Amino acid sequence: MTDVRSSQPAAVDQRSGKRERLVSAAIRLLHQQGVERTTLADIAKAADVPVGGVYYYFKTKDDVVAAAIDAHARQSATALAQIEARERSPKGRLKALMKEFAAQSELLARYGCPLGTLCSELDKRDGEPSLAADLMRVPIEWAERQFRALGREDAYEQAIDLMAAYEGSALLANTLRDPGILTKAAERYNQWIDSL
Amino acid sequence: MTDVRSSQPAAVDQRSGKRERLVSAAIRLLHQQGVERTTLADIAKAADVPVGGVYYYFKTKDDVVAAAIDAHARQSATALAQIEARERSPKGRLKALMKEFAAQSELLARYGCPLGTLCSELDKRDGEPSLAADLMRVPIEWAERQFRALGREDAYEQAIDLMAAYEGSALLANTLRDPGILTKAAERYNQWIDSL
DNA sequence: GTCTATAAATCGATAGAC
DNA sequence: GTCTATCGATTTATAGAC
Repeated sequence: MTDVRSSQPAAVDQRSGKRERLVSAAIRLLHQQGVERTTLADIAKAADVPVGGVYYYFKTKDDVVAAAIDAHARQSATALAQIEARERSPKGRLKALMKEFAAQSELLARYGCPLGTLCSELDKRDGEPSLAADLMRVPIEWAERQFRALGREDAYEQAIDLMAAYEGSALLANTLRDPGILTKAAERYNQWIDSL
Repeated sequence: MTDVRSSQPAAVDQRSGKRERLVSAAIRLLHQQGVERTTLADIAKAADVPVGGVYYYFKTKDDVVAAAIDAHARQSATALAQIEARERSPKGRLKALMKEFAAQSELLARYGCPLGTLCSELDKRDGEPSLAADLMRVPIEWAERQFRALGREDAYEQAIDLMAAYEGSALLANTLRDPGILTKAAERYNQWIDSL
């Protein structure tokens, strides 16, 4: 994955934290409004940075998006690592992931899955497998490791199946504005994990 | 659902079929490029209609999108009715739907599910349950009827589960550019249906 | 009734002031 | 090094010619 940190000016942003605020605002707005409908002015305003000043920290809008994706990937990896450290068994880890999904059901029903909507939108934008594909691989590979630890030969297929169930449930929960779709799907998956 | 046909000028477009071409082009481009990245110029060019002339047939871009959604809903309903007429048993009908999904795996891996990507994008656009929700309900209610005919009390939940599995698989197939994700998911669902 | 020419608005990006 | 003022490109929409 591209290291977006290298694109930041040298010896800059040590105190102000403006770049950090911009990335943080971008992550939130990209989720709520989508990539295409979020302007640099929106992001600058949310981060309390002068509108034109964004270009001091980033070369283009695409760079802002790339930085947001990169930061998001780190956040996801950290969250998954925390689950791995907290839960000892693969089953417990998978169930903890389901719990996280269910806990976000209200937000997901309102704005969709941050990861899923981003992948969907970036695919139209680039026309080629984008940075978002790497983002999607983070939870897939994590789940694959858990299934492999459970001794499943089809660990990759199971991981794909889990993420597909989650992403599909998030899409329907969002479209129909029904968080229950997500919580029920998580419950069902939990029962299935228990039955393994 | 709004009847978009009523928005077309009276006694117009009887021969030329330009409005029809515009809607047809809009459906295709909205799928391939997304709503936000498809301009009226794109649609007009694809339909071989003068760029500004679009406004004779539609009042705004949103009207073009609404007409495309409406036409798409009719197409889906027709396709599902054909399956219902062709296949006698609920199981056969559900399996026929899976077959249609699998048959489109290449297109879906390239551009995502037309329905899913549209719902995802329109949700960011409107901020409220959009016309696309009605579009999503078409296959859900169809599948619900089949599960009910199979005597399932949880017919609605099963229908949601089926569509979530499909939409999630389509999203992952698209993001990872792997049609196999869709065909495998369809296979697995077929086996499950057989086991009922 | 149909379409051309153009307006109006938005947004990404840049040049240069401080 | 940081940001303000502005440009230029794009796109939706309209006024009016034919």
